[in-house]
Amino acid sequence: MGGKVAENKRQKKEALLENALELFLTKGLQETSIADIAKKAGVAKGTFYLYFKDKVDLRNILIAHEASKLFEKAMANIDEEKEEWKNLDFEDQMITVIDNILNQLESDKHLLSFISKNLSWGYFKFALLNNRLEEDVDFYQVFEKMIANANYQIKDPEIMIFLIIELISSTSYSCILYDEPVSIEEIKPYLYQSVRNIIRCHRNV
Amino acid sequence: MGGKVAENKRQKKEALLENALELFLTKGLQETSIADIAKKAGVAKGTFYLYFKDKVDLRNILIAHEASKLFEKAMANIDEEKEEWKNLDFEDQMITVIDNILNQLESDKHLLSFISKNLSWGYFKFALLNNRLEEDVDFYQVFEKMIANANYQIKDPEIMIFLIIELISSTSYSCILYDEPVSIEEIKPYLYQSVRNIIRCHRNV
Amino acid sequence: MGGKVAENKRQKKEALLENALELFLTKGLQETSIADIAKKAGVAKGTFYLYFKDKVDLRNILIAHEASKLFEKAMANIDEEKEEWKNLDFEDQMITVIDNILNQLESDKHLLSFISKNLSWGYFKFALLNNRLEEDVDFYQVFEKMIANANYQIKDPEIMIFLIIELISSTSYSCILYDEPVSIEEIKPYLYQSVRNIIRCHRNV
Amino acid sequence: MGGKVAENKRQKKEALLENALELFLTKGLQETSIADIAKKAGVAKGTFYLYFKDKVDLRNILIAHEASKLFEKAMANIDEEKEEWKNLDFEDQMITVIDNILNQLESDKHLLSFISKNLSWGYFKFALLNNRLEEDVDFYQVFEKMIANANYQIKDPEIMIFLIIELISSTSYSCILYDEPVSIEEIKPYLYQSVRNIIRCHRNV
DNA sequence: TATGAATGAGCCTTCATTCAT
DNA sequence: TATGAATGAAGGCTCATTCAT
Repeated sequence: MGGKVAENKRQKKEALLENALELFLTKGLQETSIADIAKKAGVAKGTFYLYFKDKVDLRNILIAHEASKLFEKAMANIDEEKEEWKNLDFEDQMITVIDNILNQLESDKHLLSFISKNLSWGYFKFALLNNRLEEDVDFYQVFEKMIANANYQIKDPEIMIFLIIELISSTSYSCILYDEPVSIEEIKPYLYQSVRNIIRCHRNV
Repeated sequence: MGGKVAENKRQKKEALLENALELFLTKGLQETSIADIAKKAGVAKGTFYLYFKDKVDLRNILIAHEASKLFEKAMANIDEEKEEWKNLDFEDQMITVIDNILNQLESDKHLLSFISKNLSWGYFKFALLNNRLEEDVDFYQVFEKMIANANYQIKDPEIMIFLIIELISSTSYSCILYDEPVSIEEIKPYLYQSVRNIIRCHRNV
Repeated sequence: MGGKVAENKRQKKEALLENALELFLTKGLQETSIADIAKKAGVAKGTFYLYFKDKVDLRNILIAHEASKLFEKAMANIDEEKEEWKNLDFEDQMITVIDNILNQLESDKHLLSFISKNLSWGYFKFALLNNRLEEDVDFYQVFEKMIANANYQIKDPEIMIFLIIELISSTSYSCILYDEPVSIEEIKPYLYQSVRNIIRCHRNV
Repeated sequence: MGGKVAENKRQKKEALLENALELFLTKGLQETSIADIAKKAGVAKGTFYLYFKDKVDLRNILIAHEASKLFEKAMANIDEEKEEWKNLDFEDQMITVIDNILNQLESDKHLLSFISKNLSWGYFKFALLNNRLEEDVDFYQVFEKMIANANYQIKDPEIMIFLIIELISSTSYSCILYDEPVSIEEIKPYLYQSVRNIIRCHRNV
């Protein structure tokens, strides 16, 4: 009985998250009203407030969730070729992961737009701690493991990750969505070279 | 005679720009209404629409204007030590300009926030062409001149500038405003090294 | 329980309709704002939009409603002398109904003005089908019944009704409201003769 | 010199009238602002007020003017076959004029819409006296002449004209613009028969 | 006479949030 | 828990009209 109620609640929340995301991706955050979300999710407007404080609260959860899914999917894709990947150099491992994520984003431009506009490093770390859904992965930990497995030591790994993430996310936004200044494919060689250089800067000799 | 009217118009527009910027910086773009701007500028609400199409139009002009001022000021600061700067290597020239701009932004965090949230490369180029006030400098041209004066050739200079700007602007946002993951001073060595590496990638041997 | 809410809604809608009509009749359609209507009806401005799409939507419903009431009242008035009326010739029946309606309009000039300015045949038929409140009568059906009961056949009855309605409504507007070119009483003999002639044109021998 | 100024003024007024009409016909009266009119006429907004009190004033002049032109054109068309027309019966003369006007309106539906929505008998007479441009014809006088030339006497000619005008104008609006309830061609036989009957009612034996 | 910048009241509409049911 | 009717502040925008030039 109580389980049924709990399950019902979970479904409602899930429905709100799902439909809100769809609206955010297609109409944009500002243009989506709470009424829109509730209607699309098939619940009453008041119900929204039983599950979320406001639209910003909902957005934060979604951002963390979607970023997590993106990462998880990248790792799953790589998993199929895992043995090979595990034998790669740390640099190459990173490039592989990044390339995988960029390919995902290229095929879901709405998602790229949504994430880029709403994700920042400061929030990024905060979100992982606070707004994560239970199933979400803490991908920072995955990076840490990759770093630990590297053949060499990484100096200031957080700074390195930060630089890479910022460079990748801001350039991909412009190149994938607007082909400005060039397409993502055209910039990839330069981008990946820059990533490699960043890593090398942090490589302890 | 007619000059009086023209002067009056210039003042009104200036007042609107000035006060709008102040509101955008303190309250944020979304939270600032056109009524707010008009009131603060001491003009009627309708007057706003004589000078700008809407808030977005005004924002675009401001972004280009402020970015231009930032750059101009950096160059002016450098000018005092011009002889020295002119003799520097291209890499060092770039770092000097960047460092100057970062220092300005560090002392005007509201401006940093406003520019970072609203400036993107695609828009950046567009803005310089379309929304520039007459006095604004086309700083892309200044970069081109610097590149032309370099001792070596630069391959794909637009891509290089793009990568540098994106890296600098997104990292500075987080480091200056939130000290995340570290303060701007702490990250500068890494950042500048990354910039140097990016430049080297584009250096034709 | 739920009936209370429903009753409340009915009252709100009724209040809006009632007060909107009064404003339309006294101030005119253009000069009445939605804020006026809401205020007079004692509800919040936003409430208006829970019940009507916009002012035009409300107007359409009102027109159909008032026209319906006019007709219903005419039939009710006639009902008192029903036996006599039923024995009348079709021509005389029509004149009786028309005269009844004209008398009503003469004593409610605002209503006449409102209806005349906003009712047209094309809309008239549409309104009866779409914007009718549930209680409204479909008076076109009443005409059809009268025609069916006539001693003779009527050719193209819709055209006949159309001609009569247009003639009556446009002339009564001028005569009742402005006594131009003559008072309604003075024109009635001519008007009714014209109606009779129109009917005769459609009488199949 | 002074003549030049006067000519200039006439041109300005003419430009305002002409362009206002075009806007009223295409965009509608409500939707046309004084700014629109001034801009299209190539004069300053303030200039409008030198020639007209407000939009209603301008509209009134236009209505009278356009109605006059309609009538004048009808008479000009008939003029070509004048001899024949002069020998016609009064009834047939009227029908000829009406048919001519209806044909004009059928080929200029915007004009029909504009006139129908804004012309009423009460205003009609007033307009002829007050808002007429100098060149406008007083078509009521033409009717009077036609009546005077009839073989028989007409009782209450003003009422007769009134009934005819109201019947024609209100039915043509619906039939020409919306084909409701039938097209203008389909209704013409009935309409003209009704007109003949109205005339016969006013024919003194 | 002509201009057009400036006004500011006023309009429509949206929407987050509350609360009685 | 869930509902959705009600709110009313707030915002964007238009436009007739004025008036200094």
